[in-house]
This record gives sequence, C-alpha cells and structure tokens, in this order.
Amino acid sequence: MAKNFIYLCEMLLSPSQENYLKAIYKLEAREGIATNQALAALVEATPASVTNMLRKLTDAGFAEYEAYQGATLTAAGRNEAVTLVRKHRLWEVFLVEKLQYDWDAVHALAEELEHIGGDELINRLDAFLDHPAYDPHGDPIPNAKGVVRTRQHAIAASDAKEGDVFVVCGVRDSSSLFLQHLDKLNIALGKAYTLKECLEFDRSAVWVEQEGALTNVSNEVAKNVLIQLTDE
Amino acid sequence: MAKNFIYLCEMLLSPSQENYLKAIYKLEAREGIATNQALAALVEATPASVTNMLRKLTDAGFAEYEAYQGATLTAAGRNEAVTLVRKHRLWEVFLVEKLQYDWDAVHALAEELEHIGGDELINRLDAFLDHPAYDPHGDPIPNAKGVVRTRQHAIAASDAKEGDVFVVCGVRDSSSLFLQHLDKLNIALGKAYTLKECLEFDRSAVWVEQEGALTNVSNEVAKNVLIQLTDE
DNA sequence: GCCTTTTTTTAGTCATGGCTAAAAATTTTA
DNA sequence: TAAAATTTTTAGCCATGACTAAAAAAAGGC
Repeated sequence: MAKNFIYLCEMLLSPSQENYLKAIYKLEAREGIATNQALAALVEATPASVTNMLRKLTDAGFAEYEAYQGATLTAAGRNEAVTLVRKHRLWEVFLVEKLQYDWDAVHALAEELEHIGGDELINRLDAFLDHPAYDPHGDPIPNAKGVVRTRQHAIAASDAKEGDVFVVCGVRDSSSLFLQHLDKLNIALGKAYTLKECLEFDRSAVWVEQEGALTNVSNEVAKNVLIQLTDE
Repeated sequence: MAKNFIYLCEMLLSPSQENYLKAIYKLEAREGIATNQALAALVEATPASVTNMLRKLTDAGFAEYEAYQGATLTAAGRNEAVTLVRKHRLWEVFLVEKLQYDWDAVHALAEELEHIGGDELINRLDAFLDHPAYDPHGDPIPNAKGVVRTRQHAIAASDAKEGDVFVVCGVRDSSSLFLQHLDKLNIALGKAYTLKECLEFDRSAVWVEQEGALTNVSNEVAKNVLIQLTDE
C-alpha cells in the first residue's frame, strides 16, 4: 500500500531542486556537459553544495551523476526542466504584454513565478496569452508537450555580410545591462535592417533602418544579437 | 555604516513568516486576539512551532507578543498583512477573470502567488485588472495604501426576514466544498432574490430568483452567505 | 612518469522552520 | 481553594540547503 503510494504520488521538487535541473539543462545545451563548477556558478552556490544536491537529484531519478564526470538529466529531469523553461518564458510574456514591464526587467520575477503551480495553471496562462511562440527576448517557448521548436535560420548579427537584409529575432545575452544598451541603440525584436557597412578597424558595423536611420553597432553587441536574413 | 544599512534595507520576510502575519491579522479581526492554538490551526503547525515563530516576528518588529497573552501585530506587521491580503485577492481576481478558473479553485494558487514580488508587481496587476474592489468571493481588496474598505450593509442571509429583497454579495466560508454547494444551488455573487418563506421547522428558507426559480436554502448555508438588502 | 594545478568530494557547521514529549503556567471545575 | 484540565513553553531532535576548510582525485606541464 505504501509502495503503491510512491507510484501514484508525483514527485515534488523544491524550488531549489528545480533551479538545479534548469541549470543542468542549460549547460547540457550550451557545453554538452554540466560540470560541477559551472553548475555552482549558475545556481550561485559553492561546488560542495552542488555535489550535495546532485546526489539528491540522482536518487530521486531526475539526473544521472557519476563522480568527476558531470551531470546529465534523465528523461524525467529533462521534462521538468523544459516545463520550467516554458513557465519562465510564458510568465515573461505575461509581464511584458499584460503588465507593461520593460523586457529588461522581467527575468527576476519570472524566476520566482516559474515555481508556482502545475500544468493546469501554466496551460491556462498559455491560452490566455494566445499560445505565444516566443518570449520577450525572442527565445522559443516549449509547448505543453515539452517540444521546443528551435529557432530556424537564426545567426549572430556579427556573421552578417555587407548588403544583407535581416530582422532582429533574439539575443544571446538577456542581462538588463545588455538589453538596456539595445534600447539605447534603438534595436528591438522584429525590426528590419540592412547592413550598410562593415568597418574593418574595430569590426563594428553600420545598420540602416527601413526609415533610413543609421545605427553603429559594435562587434561585441552584434555577437549577442540574433538575426534572420530576409530574401531581399 | 552598518547601522545605516539596517535602516535603509527593507526587512525581508520568508513565506512562512508572511503566513503567520496573515494568520494573526485574520484572528485579530475575527476574535480580537490571536491565541497560540488558534494560530497553530490556521498556519497548520504545532503550538510549539508557533511560539518559536512568534518570538522571531516580535524580534523583527512585526508582532507584539507576551507569553500566555496571545499575539498582536505592530503597525509594520499589519502593513505586511494587509499587503498580503491585497496580493492574494488580486491574484484570485486574475485567476478567475483572466484564466477562467472556477471561484472554488483559486485559493491554493493565490496562496502561492501572494508571496511573489513586491509593490511594483502587485500595483501593475491591480492596474491590469482595472482596480477591482472585490475578489471572486466578494471580499474587499485593500488599495495600494493599505486601506481596506469594509463592506457596507452586509448581513448574513440567515438574518433576512420574509419578504426581504436582497443581492448576494459575499461568503463567510470560502472552502471549495461550500462554494461548490452554492454552485449547485445556483447561488452566485451579484444575484438578486426575494425571501419568500422562512420554514420554522429547520430554519431553512425559500428564495425566489428574479426569473421565478425557487431555491431551498438551509440555515447552515444562509449563515455563510452575505447579502445586501435592496430598497424594494 | 612525477609534480603542480584544478576540480571534486568529504567532514563538520549553521540557520530555518518544522516536529515530539515533557514541564510549567494558567484556567476551570468542584 | 485545591485538584483537574487546558494551554503554552521548553528541550531536544530532524530535514533542507546552504557554507568553509581540508582531503582526495583528475588533468596538465615538463
């Protein structure tokens, strides 16, 4: 009877555990493997705390963990992580679209909100927001089944060539500092530009808006802006 | 310098601490004094845990607490508690109005959401919802300054007399069980009725809807339904 | 292949917020 | 007013999730 209970009762994760799963998920995507140290940096804890938590997540069946080999997610763990990403991004859409927050101010709040409630809440929020495909930073929102559609044809703006016509569709850096810098440059998601000129000296570039306004974009900025080339 | 920091840095409360403040607030309103035992029941903990927490809240300046005398809130504590009530009720409005939840299903979620974020978030939510005055259960929502407008002229339906015409404006019991029972009786906030007959035998009553439908309402139900008598 | 450096783990602590069981204080009853 | 019942507190314990400092393991340099 007690054994049955274990099977019937869905495993509950603490917010802290959820953050670790999300961190492993991000690192798997970024560098293939989640080292102890990288995890410590992401969750803002010490490596010792990470070891401790990884053991728990492994015991609970959400991660695979071999000493000195780094962590990977199990199917269950990946599922949790994707759901968290979904929740995070949907709340960001809500905060920007409905509560009129600036795109650079929503991360911390979404980080709190993503731990609330279960599938019911998030699916209702999704419907209320009209099933958005992207969050305010251009990142794709996993659907209710956990499928993440990867952004097609997106490249870093630093890889564009003179004469290219493109639309800004995402950012690599979602920090408030970077996003506010884009605001100052008048660069926003969905805007179209033509790359007028690449300057060899500092690898910066001159972008032309459709209305003719010129923007000088440093290579450091361009590396963190994602674009889609358009046909013409 | 360190001393200044204390003055400048707003005191942060844990979710658990916030729940205690809310509980004291409710008990103060309901019975004037918050006994240790009543608090234990409300926050679902043991009296020993309550003693423990009350000492912390007293040290932090949010409650006054004399051994064996029960707890009261300080101005700071009351302020926190009212803000929590405001957050709770605004989230309930959001869940019912925007996410189409049933009124009997929102309490637990609002209980989680009320601990998220600060004034900025809740004031934006308030504006988004168009500054609602009442939550889905008819309870008044404190404004941004912490002013709670008490419901005027509300009485228990069990105090109505034969021939009285009234509008349902609130409930005393927000449990899912009771609210679903009201659903079955077709009783909802804002609906108008005439009290056709009081039955002496079991103190139940017959209500007539404007469209003529009859509802038999037990005294137990009537005691938990709040109404406003209308002129005619 | 050994020595140094880096990474990870162990061991021991701490704060939070619970718990139980027993003791103490208060209130009620007779 | 004294005994009984209730309420509150104390004392000691537990789990979670952090931390530090030291030990151990792995990786790199030569």
